[in-house]
Order: sequence, then structure tokens, then C-alpha cells
Amino acid sequence: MNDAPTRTPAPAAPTRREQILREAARLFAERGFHGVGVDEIGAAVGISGPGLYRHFAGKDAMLAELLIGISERLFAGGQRRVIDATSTGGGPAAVLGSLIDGHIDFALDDRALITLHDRELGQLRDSDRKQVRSLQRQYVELWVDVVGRLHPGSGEAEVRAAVHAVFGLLNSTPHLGRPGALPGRTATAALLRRLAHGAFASLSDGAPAGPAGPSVKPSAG
Amino acid sequence: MNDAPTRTPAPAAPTRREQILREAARLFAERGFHGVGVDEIGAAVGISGPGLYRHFAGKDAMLAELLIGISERLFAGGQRRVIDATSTGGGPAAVLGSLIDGHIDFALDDRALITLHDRELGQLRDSDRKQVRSLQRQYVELWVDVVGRLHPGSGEAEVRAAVHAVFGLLNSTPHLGRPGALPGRTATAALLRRLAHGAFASLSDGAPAGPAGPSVKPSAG
DNA sequence: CCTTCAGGTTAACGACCACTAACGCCGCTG
DNA sequence: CAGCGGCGTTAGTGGTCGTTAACCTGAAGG
Repeated sequence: MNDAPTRTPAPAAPTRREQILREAARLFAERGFHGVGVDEIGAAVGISGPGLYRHFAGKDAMLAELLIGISERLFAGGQRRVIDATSTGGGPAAVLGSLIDGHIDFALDDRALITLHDRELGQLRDSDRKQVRSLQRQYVELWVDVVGRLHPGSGEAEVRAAVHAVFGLLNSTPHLGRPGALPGRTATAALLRRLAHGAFASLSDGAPAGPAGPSVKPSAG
Repeated sequence: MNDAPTRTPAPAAPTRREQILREAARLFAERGFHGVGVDEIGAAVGISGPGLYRHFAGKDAMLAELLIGISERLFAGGQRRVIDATSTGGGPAAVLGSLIDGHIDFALDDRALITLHDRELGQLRDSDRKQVRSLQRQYVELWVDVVGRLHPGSGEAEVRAAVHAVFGLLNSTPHLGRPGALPGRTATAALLRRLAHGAFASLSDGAPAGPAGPSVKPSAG
């Protein structure tokens, strides 16, 4: 149905398709899928409007390829890291550390895709959405497995929720893109790493949930 | 609810406006601002299409009122909690605990608004967007102040980034709305509280960033 | 009873937008 | 040179959607 692989499919897909995908991702992340017209996408790569249809079946196809690609890369990378860290004799702590590092790399390198990942899923056709969700679920499972092994005292539902919460933490990178943010990529990565490890560490802490003691009852707004 | 006589003009707008706003928030969060038509919003409250224009100047006005309302409530609530916790003799730890609890309440009670908060900001008119951003900045400042006081060893940029990251963590609630998630609201709140405190605690930990030791060098993705 | 007004209704309009049609240019290959 | 296929162009088309116009209804109020 879709355009056949014109050339070598995998290694060095040349220029235009990737260029279009990158700009489309950026624009979709900035203004939302429905907020961007095909003319804008075309203009962003130097061609105009319907010229895009020589490379993609439609606007939906671009989004689908983006979201499926993200999910695949996330899951494949996570899987690889689990295998590598395990095969080199690392325990669950090492595996989790590698997963965190990998996710941070992804979040820092592909902010636009991170944004799209959980924003425009509803715009996909049913089949594509199912595929993305399946990949997401498998990726989450990698984390739940290792976190559950690290914190046997926590129930699976709790671990799963914690994993999602830490995803939210790591995926916050688009919000800190301000001007004079952190010194650099390395510092940001280090900070996120510490925060993520700190969050997970609280699962087995002896410390209770609320150290604030009295706290202020909210009641009325 | 019926305490106010129906003739009071301005202050207590009765039911319809609020009803429309609630449904609009839900729909916008589900399918995005541009993904929802006015007919759908109208249908959700039992009227059809252009009837909404008796209550709002337009679709944009609904979104603006939603986003400004969220930001105002967030900031006002945070401010109140800082004052209350401080006046009752609480130190920075107590203040931070109260801020966290308040944000969790908000995240659990108004998932749709949390989603809109950082998703549809770009759709606002310039003046409205400025107002929302200003309120957001002031809210962040509340957190940065207290977290900075709790962790004097961290630079301001680092603290700011950590605050944003913890916001991402706490705002992850829309992603755990699955079927058999956590037992209940209380358990979810307790978990989020622990995770947030754990993340902040890592700022002053003696523990270095990467406890995984050797870890797997990622290089290419 | 007649007026007024808030809160609806349906019909229509205008803008926008994804997509298609028809055509042009250019570097191949034979 | 002929022809062809990849890649781009502009003009047009159908559909959707926000918004407005014109009209209706029912309750309050003198």
C-alpha cells in the first residue's frame, strides 16, 4: 500500500524523507498535528505544499511513521540495554541505570518526538495506534520487570505507576528548553539521572510518605 | 449551591458556563483543541453548536478561560500554602511538603486541566498567553525558593530544572488512568508524594549521579 | 396583554485545508 | 536523440469548521 522501499531501506536513508520527518516532528510538537498545514511542512524543507505527496501518502502517514519509529527505537534500545547490562554481569541496579541513561539520551536528543509521543497518539488510525501502544507497553514492561526486582516490597501496580511517573520526570526536558537553562547537556543528563534514581529509591525507603508533618488542609479553593 | 439568589449578575455564574467549561476541558484533553468541533462541545452539554455563543465569545475564549483559570488557581493555592505553612512555624521542608500535596491534589482532581496546561498554550492569543506564562512563572518561583532553601548546595538553574522535572512526575497522572491502576486515590497520592520527595532528596544526597557503576556505554541509538 | 430578554434553534457563509490533476524539468539509460 | 521516471510546480476541488444571521420560545414584570 505504501511506497515501496525505493532503495536500501535501513542504513543511510538519504535526505528528503528524513528531512521532512524531522521538520514535521518539530512543527507538530510546536503547534500540534492539526495546527500545522502541509504547506508549512513543505516550506520548512524548501518545497511547497503538495510536493510532500511524492514522499508520503498523506499527513497522517507522516505522523504514523514518526510515532511508530519512536516507539520502535525506544523499545529496541531498551531491550538492547537490558540484554547488554545483564550479559555483562550487572544486577537489576545496573540494568535500571542503563535504562535510565538510555531514556535520558533519547529525551535530550529528540525532544520533539518525546512531545509527540504522548500528545498525538489519538490522531492515528486504529491499526497504527494499536501498534504504537503495543510497543509502548513492551517498553514499560522492561522497566517494570527490573524495578520490581529491585523493590520486591512494592506491588506491581505501584511499580507500574512509579515507572510512568518517572517517565513524566524524564520527559520534562521540553519544558526546560529555556534560554539560560542548565549549563549543558551533560549537566542536564546528570541531574535527571539523580532525580530518577532518587525517585525510585523512595520506593524502598524506610522514610514514610509525608515528612511534612502537620501540613495544610486544602479544602476550599 | 443555591445560596445565591438568581438575580446576582456577575459573581456566581450558575451552571451552564461551568458545565460547558468542564466538558470542553475534557474534550480538549482527549482530542486536542483543534480536534474538537464546537458542535461536539455543544452536544456534550445538551445544546447544539452555535448555542455556545450565548455564553462564550468563541472557541478560543473557552480555552483561554480554562488555561487562565488553572494557572490562577495553581498559583493562588501555592501561595496560600506557603503562607500557611510558614505562619504555623514550618520550615522549608514543611512548606515543600505542602506544595507537593497541593499539586498532587490538583493533578488528581483535574487531570484534564493538567493536560491542557502544557499542551494548548500555543493556541492562545498573545495577551492571554503572556498572562498564563506569568502565573506559571510565579508558581514555579514559589517552588524554586523553598527547594533552593532546602538544598543550598545546588545552583538556581539546577533547582529550577529539578522543579520542572518533578512537575512532570506529578503531572503524569493522566497516563496512569488505566483500568486496574492503583487501588485508589489515596494510594496514588501517597506514591506520588514519596516519589517527589525522593527526587528532591537526591539533590543533596552524598550519592553520586550514577550508582550503576560500570553501566553500558550507549554510543549510538 | 404586551414587552423584554435570556437562551435556544436552523440555515448559510467564508475561510481554511488536505488532497488531486495536470503539467514541467532534468538526469539517466539505451 | 528518445524516452522515462523521480521530483517539483500551480490550479482546483471537496469537505470541514468557526462564526454569524435570523428566527423562536417561555418566563418575568409592569
